[in-house]
Amino acid sequence: MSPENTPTGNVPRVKSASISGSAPQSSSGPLKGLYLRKQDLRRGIELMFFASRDFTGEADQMLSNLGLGRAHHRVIYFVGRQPGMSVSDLLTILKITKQSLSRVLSHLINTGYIQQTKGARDKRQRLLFLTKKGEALEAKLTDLQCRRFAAAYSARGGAAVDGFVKVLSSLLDDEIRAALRQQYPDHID
Amino acid sequence: MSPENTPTGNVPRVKSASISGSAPQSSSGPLKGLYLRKQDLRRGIELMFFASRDFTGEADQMLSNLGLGRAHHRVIYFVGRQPGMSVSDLLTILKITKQSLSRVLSHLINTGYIQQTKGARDKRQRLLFLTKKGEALEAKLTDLQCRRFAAAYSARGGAAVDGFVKVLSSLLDDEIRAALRQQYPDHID
DNA sequence: TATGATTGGTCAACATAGCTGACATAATTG
DNA sequence: CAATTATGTCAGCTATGTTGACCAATCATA
Repeated sequence: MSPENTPTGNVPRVKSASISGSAPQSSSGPLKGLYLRKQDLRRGIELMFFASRDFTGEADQMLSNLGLGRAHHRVIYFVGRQPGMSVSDLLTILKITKQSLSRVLSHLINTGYIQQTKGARDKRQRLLFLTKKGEALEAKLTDLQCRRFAAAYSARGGAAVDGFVKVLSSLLDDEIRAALRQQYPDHID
Repeated sequence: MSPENTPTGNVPRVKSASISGSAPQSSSGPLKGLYLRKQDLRRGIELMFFASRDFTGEADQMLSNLGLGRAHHRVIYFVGRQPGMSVSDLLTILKITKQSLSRVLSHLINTGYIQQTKGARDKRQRLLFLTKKGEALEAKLTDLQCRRFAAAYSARGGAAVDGFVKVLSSLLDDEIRAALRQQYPDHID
């Protein structure tokens, strides 16, 4: 694949590579595993990349108008999902260091989006809540993204949504899948 | 949702909000739009967040061992997908500034993962190709991610994959969807 | 009760990867 | 020839991640 023999090639390389260990690659059955061609897997990779970028784009825009970034969004989102969560809960979900979180969280507290209260059971904990201002922002941001999902779900129908959820679930690391299964009562798994 | 009235609530708020304009929210039909409940949309948001993070995790690890980051990965991936692409093609796909790309691309050229050749038609263009070294890395990285997709696809089957692709496609911005439709011959749309 | 672990915060320094603005060179196009 | 395009580069800024070191309050337990 050196410069000389590929002028401006548009055709994806077929070159059935080492992934073929896990499943039949070519003509093993009649239609079985047809969706496991290298080409289909690469399409999956790209769809995830582009869709992740696109579905956060509108929210990113709104956030930057407020001087906030995606990191702030995550905090607001997850605190909104589970009000009263502790800092360490949040760290577990976000998988970042407490120093990274601290910068963002302090800013959200100082600007009145989030407030903390001491834990009743364990007074070391700082339980996190959205303020009215925080709730308003969370609602706006989540609505933006929910609209996009609602449009996609409506366009494709329940069966497609089911497949979407199933495949995404299987792409997760095990621990995260377990956590989501618990979070959503009728989660497919 | 202030601190006083929500001790450590685990239950997602139902609070059927303003997204209900686009589709029926509660009990409008028998089962129609049941997957459009706020809860289901939030699950979608979270699945996208976690799955994006998880499916790049292994590759990120391999890259960091080589002193490379996710930005390098994207360049290597897309040049591998379409050898001979121009710098501006790459900029269009990645949607970053040429200054940002330059930093990463220069590094990949200096370390022998990518080589450039002058365009034959248009001599201003620098067409991008993976070197042998670059091809080897691309193959390793893409295999890692393809394995994860192959496992998920196999576990869930063709119908689920079909739904997955459909919903992700509908989450994309229009221009990106058009580009992907062209890239993949039998793309569902 | 004394000790050790946990929860959370803070300071300092650094790396990656995005951004803007300004400018330069070469090649193409009208 | 003039304008536009493709690419590269310098300088500086921002957001968000990282380590490492240390501290205070609180909890759990020997």
